[in-house]
This record gives sequence, C-alpha cells and structure tokens, in this order.
Amino acid sequence: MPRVSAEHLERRREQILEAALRCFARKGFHETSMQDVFTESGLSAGAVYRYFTSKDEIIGALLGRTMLPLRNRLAEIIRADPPPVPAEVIRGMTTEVLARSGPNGLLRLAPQAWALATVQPEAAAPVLEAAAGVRALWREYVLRIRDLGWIPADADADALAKMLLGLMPGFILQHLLLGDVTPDDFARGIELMLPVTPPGTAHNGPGSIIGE
Amino acid sequence: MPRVSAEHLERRREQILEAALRCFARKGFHETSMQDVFTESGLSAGAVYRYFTSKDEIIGALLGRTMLPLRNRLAEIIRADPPPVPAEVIRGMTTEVLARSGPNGLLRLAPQAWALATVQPEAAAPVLEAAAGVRALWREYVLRIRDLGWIPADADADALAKMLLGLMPGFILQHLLLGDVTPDDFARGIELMLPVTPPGTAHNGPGSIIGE
Amino acid sequence: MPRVSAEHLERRREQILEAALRCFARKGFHETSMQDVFTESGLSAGAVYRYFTSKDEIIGALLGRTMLPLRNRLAEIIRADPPPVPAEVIRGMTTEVLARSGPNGLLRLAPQAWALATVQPEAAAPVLEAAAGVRALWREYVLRIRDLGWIPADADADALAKMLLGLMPGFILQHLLLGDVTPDDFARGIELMLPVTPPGTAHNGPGSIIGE
Amino acid sequence: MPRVSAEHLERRREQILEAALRCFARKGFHETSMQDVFTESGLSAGAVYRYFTSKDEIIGALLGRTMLPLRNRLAEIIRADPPPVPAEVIRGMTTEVLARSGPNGLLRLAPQAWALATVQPEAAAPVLEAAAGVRALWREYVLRIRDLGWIPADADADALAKMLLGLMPGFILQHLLLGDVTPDDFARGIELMLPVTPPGTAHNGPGSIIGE
DNA sequence: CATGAATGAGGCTTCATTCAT
DNA sequence: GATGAATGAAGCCTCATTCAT
Repeated sequence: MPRVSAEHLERRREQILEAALRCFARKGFHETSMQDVFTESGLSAGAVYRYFTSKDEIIGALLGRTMLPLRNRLAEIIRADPPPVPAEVIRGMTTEVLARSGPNGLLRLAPQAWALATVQPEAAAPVLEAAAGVRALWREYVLRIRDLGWIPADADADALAKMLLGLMPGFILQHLLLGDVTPDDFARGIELMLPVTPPGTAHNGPGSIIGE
Repeated sequence: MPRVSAEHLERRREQILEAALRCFARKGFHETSMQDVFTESGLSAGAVYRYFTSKDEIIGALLGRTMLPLRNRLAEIIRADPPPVPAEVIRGMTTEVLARSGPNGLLRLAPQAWALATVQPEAAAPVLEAAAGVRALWREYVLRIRDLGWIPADADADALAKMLLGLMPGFILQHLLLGDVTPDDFARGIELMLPVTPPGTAHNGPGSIIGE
Repeated sequence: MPRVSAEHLERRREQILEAALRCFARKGFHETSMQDVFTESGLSAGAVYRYFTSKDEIIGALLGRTMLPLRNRLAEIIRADPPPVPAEVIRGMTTEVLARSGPNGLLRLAPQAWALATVQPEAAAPVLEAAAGVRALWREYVLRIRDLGWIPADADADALAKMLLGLMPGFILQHLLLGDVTPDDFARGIELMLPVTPPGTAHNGPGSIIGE
Repeated sequence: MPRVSAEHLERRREQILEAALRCFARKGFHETSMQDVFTESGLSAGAVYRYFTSKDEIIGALLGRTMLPLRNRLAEIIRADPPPVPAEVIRGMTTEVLARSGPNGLLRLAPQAWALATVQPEAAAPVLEAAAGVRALWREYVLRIRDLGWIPADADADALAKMLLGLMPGFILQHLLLGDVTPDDFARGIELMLPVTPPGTAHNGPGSIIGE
C-alpha cells in the first residue's frame, strides 16, 4: 500500500512539524527540547525519530517555510492586473504578517531563522533561498511598475527591490516585539515616500488588494 | 593581584564582554559554551564568574548594547544643522552597519538579540528599550524635516518613524546574510521614494554626511 | 525496553535508593557524588535522573526511611500481649539497631539525617515526622504499662516517652562511633533504673525502689 | 615580640573559629563556603589562610570542642560533695545543653560532628576522644554513688555509664529538632527510673545543682 | 510500526586554595 | 602581614538520540 503509506508519512510529518512550530514559536529552537516536541505532538520519541532523523532536520524543514506565506502572498499581489500601487502591496504584505504571527504562525519563527542563518552556514541555505526568492518578486514588481511608467525609467530596480524587501523584517520585528505597528503605518509611510499615482487613474490608483 | 583599581575591574568586564561578543558573533548564544568564552578571553572560569554571575548576565549585558552604535550614530546624524536629507541619513546609518558588522561588531549580535527577545520576556526589555530609543530619534528627525517643509505638514510622523526604523533590520539582515547590499542601494532607493529637495538648495540638498 | 510494568519502575527506584544508601553510608551525603551513585547503581546519569529529579530528592527519599526500621520494630514489640518489660523493649530496639547498621543498613544514615535536619529546614520535615512517630509509640507503651500498674499512676507519660526516645540516638551513636555498646548494656542499665516486674511474676513488683 | 605575636595569633584564631562556628551552626559544614567564613569574620581569604591551612582544619579545631561544655559541666557537677542525685545531674546537663544551643553555641555543631565522625575516620578522632572523656566522667559518677550505696553494689558501672552518656544525644537532638524538651522532662524521667534517695537525707536528697 | 527507558557527552557553575602586590 | 583576584578541578544536571521489546 504505497500511496497510503506515503500519505500517512506525510501526515505524520506535518503533525510533528506543527507541534514543533508551536514549541519553537513559544520557546525558541534551543530552549525547546525534543521532549517538548514529543509531548506537544502526542507522539513518542521513537515515532518522531522515525519521520525526522534529528532535531536539526525538523528545524531545517521549518526554516525553509518561514518566509513562504510572505512569498506566496507577494506573488499573488504583484501579479494582479493592473498591479497595485506600492502602498497597497505593502499593506497586503503587512496584513499577511499580522495573520501569520499567531501561536501557529510560521512568521513567529522568522527572527529565529535569521539569527540561525547568521551563525550556522548549513542552516543559512534555505533562508537565503527564501530571501532571494522574495527579493526576485519585489524586483519583478519594480520592473513592472517601471514599465508602466509609475516610477522613473532609470530607477535602479535592484536597489529598490532590496529596499522593499528590507521593509519586511522591520515590520515583523516591530510587530513581534513592540506590537504597535499596523499595516496602515507602513502603507501611509510608503504612500508618502513613493506616492505613485498610476497615470489616468483616480488619486488612489487601484483599490485595496486586501482580501481580494 | 589584589587591591586593584575600579578601572581595572571595568577593564576586565570589557575584556570578557569583548571575548564573549566574538564568540557569540561566530557561533551564536547557544552554541557558544562558557568554555569558549574562557578560552577566548584568556581567563579562567572562576575569573569570569567573578565579574558576571551567569552566562545570561553576559548575554544581557551585550543585548542592551547591540543597537547602541546605530542609536548613537543616528543621534549624531540627525542633529546636524541643517539636517541631512533622508537618503543621506540612511546612507550614514547603513554605512555604520557595515562598519560595525565585523567579527567584533556589536551589530553581528542584532539578529540574535531580536530572536531572543521574541522568545524570552526577560531578555526582551533591553532590546525593546533600544528599539524604542532609536524610533524616538527617527521621529525627532521626521518632525524636524516636516517643520522645515521638506515633507508635507500633515505627514504622520509616527508612521514614518516606524517605517524608517523598519528599514534598518532589513539592511542588517541583507548585509549579514546575503552580503550584497550597499549603502548606495538603500540611499538611492530612499532618494527615489522620498526625493526631498530642501527648498532653496541645490538638487542634492545637504552634502553627504558620511565621514563627517 | 519500553512499556515496562509499574513494578519495574518501583524496582528501579529501589535499586537506585539502595545504591545511594550504600554510598551515603560510606561517605556521607556531601562527599558522595552523583557519579558515585551512578557507578554503584550500575545505571547511567540519565537513568537515575529519570527516577529522581535531583540528588536532594534521593536524600529526601532516604531521610524519611531512616528511622523506619526502628519505628516498625517498636510498634511490633510494644503491642505484644502482655507487653514486655522496659528492659526487654530496649533490648529489642538496640538489637534492631545492630541489625540495621551494616553497609546497607538504613540506620547508618541516622546521624547524617539528624545533622541535615538541624541545618536544612526542608530536609527536617521527614525527620521530625519520623521522630514524632517513634515518640508516639513510646508514649503508647508508657501508657500501657502505667495502666497495668507497672509504673506509678501519676508518672508523666510524655516526659518518660521523651526520655525513652532519647535513649536511641545515644545507642546508635555509641555503636556507630565507639562500637562497644551491646543491647545488654542498655538493657541492664534500664533494668537497674526501671526494674519493672509484672505483678505476680516475681517478688519485685513495679515501683520497687533501688537501694531500698 | 614573641608574646604579642602569639597572643595576636591566638586571638585571630578565636575570631575565625567563632565566625566559622556561627556559619556552621547556621548552614552546616558543607553548605558553608570559605567565603561565608571570610565575610562573617570580617577577614580576607589570605588572612584566614594564614591562621588555618584548610577548611578541614577549622572544622577539626571546632570538632574537638563541641562536647567540651558538656564535659566541663559534668565534671563540675559530679564532683560536688555530696554528689547530686542522678536526676539533678541530668537536670544540670540538659540545662547546659539549652544554654549552649544558641547561634554561637558549640552544641549546635554536635549533630554535625557525629555525622562527620561516622563517615570520615580522620574527623572521628577528636569526637571519639570527647565521647570517651564524657563517658569516663559518667563512670566516675556511677562508681561514686555506688560506693555511697545509692545503687546496688553489683550494678554494672560501665553499662550504666554507657546508658547515661547515651541520654545526652537524645536530649540534644530533641531540643534542636523538636524544640519541646525541657530539663524537667528528663529529670523527672530519671527520677522515676532511678529514684535514688541518699540514705539519711530528705526525700529529694541534695538540692538542685543548677546555677551552683 | 510504536514505545519509552536508557545512554553519556557536555553544559553551567561553585569553591577551596594560592600568590602577586 | 594583609589583600582579594585568579585558578581549575569537580559537581550536578540536561538532552538529543538509540534500540530492546
């Protein structure tokens, strides 16, 4: 019964990863013991080790996913036609951050993923990949609105992509640590800084993409 | 060697803190053992524990300082008269990041500090304080240039401060992890987004503050 | 070897406790390292710590038992019908001391238990309880022989119980330290001091006065 | 200046021993660190180590003294002429125990001394010596009252001495641990057990020796 | 497949003692 | 003589991982 096994295997892995995510979000990678994961997942040590060969593998499996919700959301947002103005993209992204920062939210792991990547070359790979992927999307967006003439034709797309990407950690951290930032704060900030108005549209350009 | 000066004591604390910083920057808080710190500092276990009562206390002493170079630099930059344009402030800050990200650079600890604060309430205090302090400086800057008429009089100073503060983690991370961002990238990005031209000045406004 | 019986668990606890007892009897609580206990028990550190959360808990588990053999023996002795004369009770108790003072004898721990209780409030509880329990038995015995008319009806049962209880530490210490006391010594001493003869048995009834 | 030096030396030693006694009485030998002794004595590490070569030496110096007050008192009491009756001797001794069980009282160390002697051959010597000395005094007393005809001429002096000596640890422990025994309790107990009435004297024989 | 008891290296910290000043 | 900073061995305990059942 290969299919059933594979399914079962996958389901178990998910069960473990979700339990581990809750633990890690609560206590951090190092303060979480495997015992915590066993307890949270309701599985035994042997069971968990049947699906993952080590704690690091569990962390690794989670590491790559950390930025996934943001990446997916960004892809979705910027590929709308016509594309939203920058402020709306930012609003969409920050709203996503809020939605994914709960006890089960992958984004809770983001700061830990960054810290780990800073210090463990082998842990860095999935994080770097994710970052590069998000950055590529920002670049795609910048190119698109540059083509649309919303920003100067000689605007440095790479530099702008780096900066826009760079906005997200700051929002995540301020949300997680200070808890007093809203999507509106960043959206308004961007609006002020990059007050794009698509030619021939009303003052606010395309409508909000939130909940779209 | 008894009866030493208070100065000597302070120097020892610094010696330990610097050694610990190097270790932590290299391996992270958790992967660094106290033995590593003893070795790196050239002191014995007993000596180190004469000055700090625990590993956590060493981490704590470092945590509060992590953002200090940025904070000091920002204060220095924004209080120039006349104040630099945003792009130049950003250039100054990002340049500072580069300067303080070496093996002894406190900023190497920033991501770990964030991660820790996310997960350990008692470690969070110094980090939050530091963040609040830097944000207050950004706010001060925004108010100043708003008063100067460089940005609209109805600009939301708080929101803008949050966004500008939010730029720094993104730069730090991209520098530490991807290593391919330059002060120029962010400065140009900002210039594009917030192309302030102080009334009555030449195109580029106040000169670069780098190296000032 | 998972899924073992509760009985197995209990046996392991006993195994550890017995090993610890041997160590403690030999070297004392403080001079015994946990490593000693691991070695003596033939278990690993992790195994021992699965059953006891700390060295103090092991000591505590032993502390309460220290006086148990004496308490049980005393209960057994005094509840005989008719009760033995005081000298015989003392002989029985001191004989028990001798029997339980070997390398595995709980009584070897008694002096350490007393010393610890003297100095660590949290360790005192089980010791005090045990002492109170034994004293209550002595009081029960005194009341019983008073009712039988072996001692004066106005004899202070509490005072006498305190004194009889007080005899045991002195025997234990002299046995453990000087090694030259026998049950006979104390039995004869008591016989001389409290020469009870149940009425109708011999010519010397209770309350007979020495030197008369 | 040899005399001054010797005096000074002795005074310092006493200062240290008294401080150590307070510490040991409070926390026990092992829980007391040398640092505690430095602090309590107001001396530096170097100073203390000038007068004692090790912690064990300090403990040893105290160990021998532990029973000294009892021994001295017993000698004083039993050598009165005529000797007090047993109940009064016991009353005198237990009263002494009460007087020497305060925070500076050497008797506070007795249980620890016994425990240590039980386990460390080299620490046992002074304790055994002290015990033997006190026992010899009891024997002397027994012989004396036997000669006076207060107890049967064929009474086993050694056995009785062992038993009387054996009473003291029991009183000390009950006082230190349970705190509810009085000299009266033991005196009355003994009176009941060994109601000596010196021939030709009033009911109570020689008066109380307390405070004599 | 699952269980969970067992392993043991390694982490943090204490503390008696020394010795340069 | 006095000081107290420094030493470093050794202690207690945790925890990722394995494997007999």
